Amino acid sequence: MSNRVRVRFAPSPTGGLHLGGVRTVLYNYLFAHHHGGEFVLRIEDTDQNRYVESAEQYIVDCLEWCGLYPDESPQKGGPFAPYRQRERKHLYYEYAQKLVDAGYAYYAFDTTDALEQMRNNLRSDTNTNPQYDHSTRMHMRNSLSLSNNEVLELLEKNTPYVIRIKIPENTTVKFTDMIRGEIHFDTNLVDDKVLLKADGMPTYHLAVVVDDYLMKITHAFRGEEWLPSAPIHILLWEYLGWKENMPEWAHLPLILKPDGNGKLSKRDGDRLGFPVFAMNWKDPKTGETTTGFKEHGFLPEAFVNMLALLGWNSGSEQEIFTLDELVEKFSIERVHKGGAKFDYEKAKWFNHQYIQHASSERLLPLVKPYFEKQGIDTTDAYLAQVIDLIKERCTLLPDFIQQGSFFFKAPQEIDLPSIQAKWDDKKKQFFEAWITAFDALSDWGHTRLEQSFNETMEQHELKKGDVLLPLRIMLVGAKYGPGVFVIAEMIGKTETGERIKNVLSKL
RNA sequence: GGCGCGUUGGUCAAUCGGCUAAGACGCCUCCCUUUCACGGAGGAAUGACGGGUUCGACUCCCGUACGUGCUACCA
Repeated sequence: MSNRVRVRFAPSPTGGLHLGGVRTVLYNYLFAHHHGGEFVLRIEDTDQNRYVESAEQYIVDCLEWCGLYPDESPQKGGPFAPYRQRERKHLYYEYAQKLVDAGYAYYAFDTTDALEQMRNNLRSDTNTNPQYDHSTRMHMRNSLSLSNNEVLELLEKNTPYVIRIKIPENTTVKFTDMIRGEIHFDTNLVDDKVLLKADGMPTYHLAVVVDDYLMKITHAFRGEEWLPSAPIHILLWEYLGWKENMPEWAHLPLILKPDGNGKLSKRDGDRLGFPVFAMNWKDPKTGETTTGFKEHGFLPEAFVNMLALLGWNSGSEQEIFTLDELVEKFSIERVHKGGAKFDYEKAKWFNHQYIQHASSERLLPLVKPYFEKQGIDTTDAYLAQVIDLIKERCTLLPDFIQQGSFFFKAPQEIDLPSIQAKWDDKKKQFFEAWITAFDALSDWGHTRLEQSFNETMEQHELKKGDVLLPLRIMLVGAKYGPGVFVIAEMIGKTETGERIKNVLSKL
């Protein structure tokens, strides 16, 4: 089938993978799978200066963590390989040349100094950003302003040059965006963007069009920040003679910072104390590490679910979706037009939901490393029981340590003041008596334990309100945790006795 | 500055001309639990502004304001 849906995520390997990037991946993935199509990962490594070696593998790792596997990629290969633009370098020149030959593009020999000079000369209050466009191009050194012989000579002398698109005058470029509807641009306001750089690499503008065409991409999703350059791409599709094959466009709304306005950046995360990248990213140049959602203790399914709802909704009241459900229900038309402020509290709520409803089997491998790091040695069976007991209290994975370490070792800190507030000899005698009483018990189940506790309590003419909380503090160290007799059952008779005696000695 | 895009509670958002404007997060109160949490019940809180069109406008149109994005041989 020739009209099979094909989409692509095309990041440039320059650093960590931003939340918004993951959402773009997600929408691509959902759209592709919804339509039974293919999802391609293409690496746009056309910028030699910003290229970061480890970034590509990092991106692949992030997608893997999220469970958003591409059908074709540099790693996996595919019918349109290679999927790295550096490895496709030889392809672009031909198309740039074709455009020049057809009069849709031209050589430009201007140095960066000349460019800057032009901008400085023309800059004014009413034109704060002079462009290389129809109004200025004839004053610059290019194959439009120079004679054929001059151009030939410059070329022969290997003068560095770029190829620029020649934007037509007095034309309106129109296209229909799947999210925003019809959008149009006046070409007089569009500049002659560089297509092929002096180093022979294409710019994004040329590469995205050539590769989308060559890779038979049918739908192109990208962030809203690309909207202003859309007319360049539309014109290129036209000039290259591929108009009928142009993908449908969808410009996704931005993800904004929670306070104030503006695009969410990694700086905002640092400043406000939440992750922005999917996974920890260590910049090989600066050695600086930026934390990720994974390492903060997010479950990938929660992360993905949260992202799906940031800019899209199903129209129903459902908020928790499996990936399969998202695939089934996703539609690009229901993507919001306006940007969404990122709300970390809501993100945590999603994670809490997923932890609460996850099985101990699912959680065990995720939680175990945290305990191992604490030097806690345990069995999977015991840890699994602990997980089931405390998971509803855990929002992020590290919370399991906070909520569960007393199951493995006596609390380091004990909230003595809370016991001492209403402490007397009568209660002390009760606890001593109860230790003796439960010591004789053969059944150490929590039901039997509670029964024994109640019996001793009545004998001492005490009420639950008098001794239940002190017992909890003795075992847990503070006022939190699951049922206190269940805790006693879990840690065992000896440990229970020791913890009580220990606290008794301190009162 | 120019151009593009956007604008429903603090945040995410439903609504495709009938609204007494859903739901969720967060916040507050209460119940459950003599802990914490979960769960349950309730509460405060919303259509930027001004004009049209219409019997009727949050919904359609036009302005204005505000926000945001772009304006590189970066993506």
